[in-house]
Amino acid sequence: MADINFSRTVADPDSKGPEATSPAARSGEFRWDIIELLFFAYRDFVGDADLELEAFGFGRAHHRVMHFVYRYPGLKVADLLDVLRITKQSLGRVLKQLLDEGYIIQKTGNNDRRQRLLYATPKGEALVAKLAGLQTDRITRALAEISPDGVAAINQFLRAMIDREDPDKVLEAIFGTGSKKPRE
Amino acid sequence: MADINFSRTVADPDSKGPEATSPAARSGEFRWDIIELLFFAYRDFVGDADLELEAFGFGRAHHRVMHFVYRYPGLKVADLLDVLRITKQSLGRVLKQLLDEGYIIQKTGNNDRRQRLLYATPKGEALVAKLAGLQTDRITRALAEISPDGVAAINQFLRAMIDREDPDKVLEAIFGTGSKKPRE
DNA sequence: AAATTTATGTCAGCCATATTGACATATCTT
DNA sequence: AAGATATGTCAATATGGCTGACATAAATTT
Repeated sequence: MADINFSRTVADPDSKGPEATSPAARSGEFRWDIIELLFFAYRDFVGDADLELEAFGFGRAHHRVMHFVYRYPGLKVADLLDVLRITKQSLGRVLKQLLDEGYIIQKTGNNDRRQRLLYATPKGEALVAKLAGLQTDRITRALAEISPDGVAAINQFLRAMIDREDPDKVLEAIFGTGSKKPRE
Repeated sequence: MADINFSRTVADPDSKGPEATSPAARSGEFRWDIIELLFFAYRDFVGDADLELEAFGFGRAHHRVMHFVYRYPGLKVADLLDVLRITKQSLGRVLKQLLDEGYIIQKTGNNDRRQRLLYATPKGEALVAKLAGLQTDRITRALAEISPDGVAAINQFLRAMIDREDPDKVLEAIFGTGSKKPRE
């Protein structure tokens, strides 16, 4: 496997003593292998979409918005803010572009007329599908040689890497902790 | 497992016909589950370090530079540019800060005196260790319930997600394709 | 009915991180 | 000596974050 994973003793960053350090830092054992694999895997994973997005004059932010609006139709602006962890002002700029260019439409909420529920237009759906296609191809290739048990382990690992306290609406849907259904 | 993973037919983004679409887009089958898990897992994974970095007045860019300089001592500026996929100018600003504040030192290359080989100082090593500790803790927690075979599958998956054509110096070390050793 | 809270939008300005292009210097290679 | 390479730096620009303040409409509470 050629794992690059060895320990090395280093000084405490703040000279505050060991109480400020994590279990790993105290033991001197780090998962350099996974840390670096995650960096490179994510870099290349989002790189696929980045290339395509240039042709549309969009950036990563547009992709993230389009993705979640398509996947969770009727998402509120506030939900999107929770998921993306950005401010209203940052989202506003990107969302306005997507609305103006016809990738997303807003509908006034039925119960609460203050809400602007977000939906992807066919044009928006097509963009999401194109980008998700590229990413799915990479995932499919990566999973091709892995057993069903292995795929289950990968799923379990990725889920366990996610913070569970204070989950947003989308995470509740993914983890099935609430009663929300993801679509339809 | 509560996987949210279903297909749905969408229009072609560019109306260019099916030849422009990926296998996944043509089949209408997407790995929404993995796509979203990767998004959230990476968001929370880097979030750990982001919080710490604020206290140092640094950003994500500083972390990436520190990490690779520490892990691959004697890295050249050009190597770092390949790994981080940013421009010399962007790197320059961040690197200058890290040099000025004593997290990194430069040594002139022995064979080629044009080169500035980069090394982490003890102060720099301590910062890297602190951040890697947080991330290692998360990884350790996530791997805790997973069998050795499962961990191997996770490793294999992450490696397979990475582009192998035109690997940079660090990737050669990780994959062992060249004769380079990662440290010392 | 009035007051308060909530959901959203917007304005002005700031910061970090990225970009391109041009150019300078030192050093190595031919 | 000429050319290529490794690095550094200047100027200008773009994107995508941020904070704080404020406005509107609609829902909720008092």
